[in-house]
Order: sequence, then C-alpha cells, then structure tokens
Amino acid sequence: MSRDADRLSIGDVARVTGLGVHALRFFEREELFLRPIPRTAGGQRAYDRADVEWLLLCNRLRESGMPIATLRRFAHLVRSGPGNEPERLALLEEHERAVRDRIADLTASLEIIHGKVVTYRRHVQDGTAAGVWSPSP
Amino acid sequence: MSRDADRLSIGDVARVTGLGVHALRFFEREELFLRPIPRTAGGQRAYDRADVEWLLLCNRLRESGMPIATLRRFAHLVRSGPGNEPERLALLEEHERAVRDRIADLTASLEIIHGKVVTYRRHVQDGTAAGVWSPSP
DNA sequence: GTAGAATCTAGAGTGCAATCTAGGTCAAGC
DNA sequence: GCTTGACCTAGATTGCACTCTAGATTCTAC
Repeated sequence: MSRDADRLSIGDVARVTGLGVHALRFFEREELFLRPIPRTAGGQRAYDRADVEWLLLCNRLRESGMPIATLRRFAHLVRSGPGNEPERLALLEEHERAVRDRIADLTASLEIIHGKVVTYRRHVQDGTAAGVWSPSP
Repeated sequence: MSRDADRLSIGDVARVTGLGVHALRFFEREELFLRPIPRTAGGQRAYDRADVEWLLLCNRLRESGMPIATLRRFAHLVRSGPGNEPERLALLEEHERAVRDRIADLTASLEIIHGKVVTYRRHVQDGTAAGVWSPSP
C-alpha cells in the first residue's frame, strides 16, 4: 500500500513494528488497539501512525513481560478516554515494579551463572576437570 | 519421609525446591537429573542432598530463561563425566550472554515505562488529564 | 485486463512447560 | 489392622501467545 503516507496496510505495519500480520489480526481480536481499525472499501485494514506508535509501546510492554490480559485492560482504560488516569497510573506502576523485580531476579541468577562460568574457565584453562560441576550453592 | 536425613521423598524435595511434585516427575522424564533417581523398596523416589543442590541450580537456570532442552543438554554433559568441560563452559557462557541481553532489554523497556509513569503521575497530581496517554515515542 | 502478491475470515494447530486425572499402591500413626 | 495421606504411572489437559491453513477476495503492476 503506502499510497497514502498515513494509511498503512497490515503488511506495512508488520514491517515497521516487527509484529507479523497474524499477530496484528490477533491483537485486534484481543482488543488491544485504541480504536476499531478502519477498513478500505475492499475491507482491508487501514492503520495510521498513531496505531503504529501504540503498537511500539505495546511491544515494550509485552517484551517486558506484561500479559495480554493486562495490556487489554490498559488499552480499555486508554480507549475510554480521560478520567481514569489514576487507574492507568496504578497499572503502569504495578508493571514497573514487576519489571524491576524481574531485573533483580535476573541479576541474582546472573551472578550465580557467572560464578560457574569463572570456575569452568579456570578449570578448563588449567586442564583441571574433576569436581568442577559439583553443585555447590 | 525424612526418616533418613539424606533420603528425601518427592514431597520433601518439592518443599525445599519450590518445584511441585508434578514438576519433579516431569523433570525426571525430561532427563534433567544428573543420575537416575533411586527408588525405595516400594518404588518411591529417594532423592539426596546433591539432587536438591542440582535442582536449585536448575531453578536459577530456568528462572533466568534457559529452555528445558538446553538444560537437558547441560545435564547430559555433566552426567557424562569429566572431559567435556569446554562444552559445558560454552553452554554457560552462551546463557550468560543471553541473560545479560535480557537484562539490557528489560532495562531499556523499564526506562520507557518509567517515563510514562512519571508523566501520568505529574498529570494525575495536576488534575491535568488530556493528552496524557498520547503515544509519543 | 490479467497475473501475482497481499489481504480477508474463521477456525485449527503449535510449542513450551507444566499441571492434573484416574486408578491404583505404599507408609505412618493410632 | 486400618485409616489417611503421600506416592506411583501413563496419559490427557491446561494456559499462553501466537502461528498457520484453507479458500475466497482485493490490490498493484504490467
């Protein structure tokens, strides 16, 4: 498509968001958009820049572990217009907390794993092998 | 069980690893242990401390995103005894890289999310509402 | 105007990682 | 001895998030 700079086909949107046409249709069924996506005369989806911006935010939220159900709740809040900002804020704060917790967990695991790597590295370089993996906490 | 300090029932192991008896049987089917878990006369699993230590490491690897298939490869390497330390090292180094990448991604997303939170917080406090969610990248 | 690519819908299938079910057996305390 | 709870196997089911299929329609480029 891309005849009109602000009328993007599903393929265009897939390309710029990295989401895949199947995923985009799925997102629509799941009510994750901020509006009903309008259609061309022939029935094909016509997205605009704002849809893409929203999808990019969705990508961030999804990649950082927000479940579809929560994203849908957020989309519904935004869709229903001004007045529920405290709820949106609470939802985002909750997610921010979850992401921070996840990073902390990963960092803790990373230390353990890095410790194992260091040990193996030393033993591989030494040609020493026995007991390397012995599971010491 | 816990009659013998080093002969733990599946329930005991579930309690100390947080893994659930179903998951422990599943792990065994998936060959994630370092040995065939021995059985009592009556056919019940008898774990020992080393199994638990291994499971705790498995938990760290799983929680940090290692797929079951990779964990199985690692378990197989460890099972097959000394001699393949370079392979184990490579596997762990690869995983360490993956975890660092994941942390970096999460940190990047966190910044976006935190930005949204700050914006919403300001607007909620101001009583300002319009345009808050406007998806600006 | 026509070929070939892209899109449409509804619904089925996939992959991962458990988690649960049914129909039993085993073990610990009274 | 008997009850009660823990445990056994094999296999079915779940939940999440896509991902693909089939068969029809639309759009773009020549």
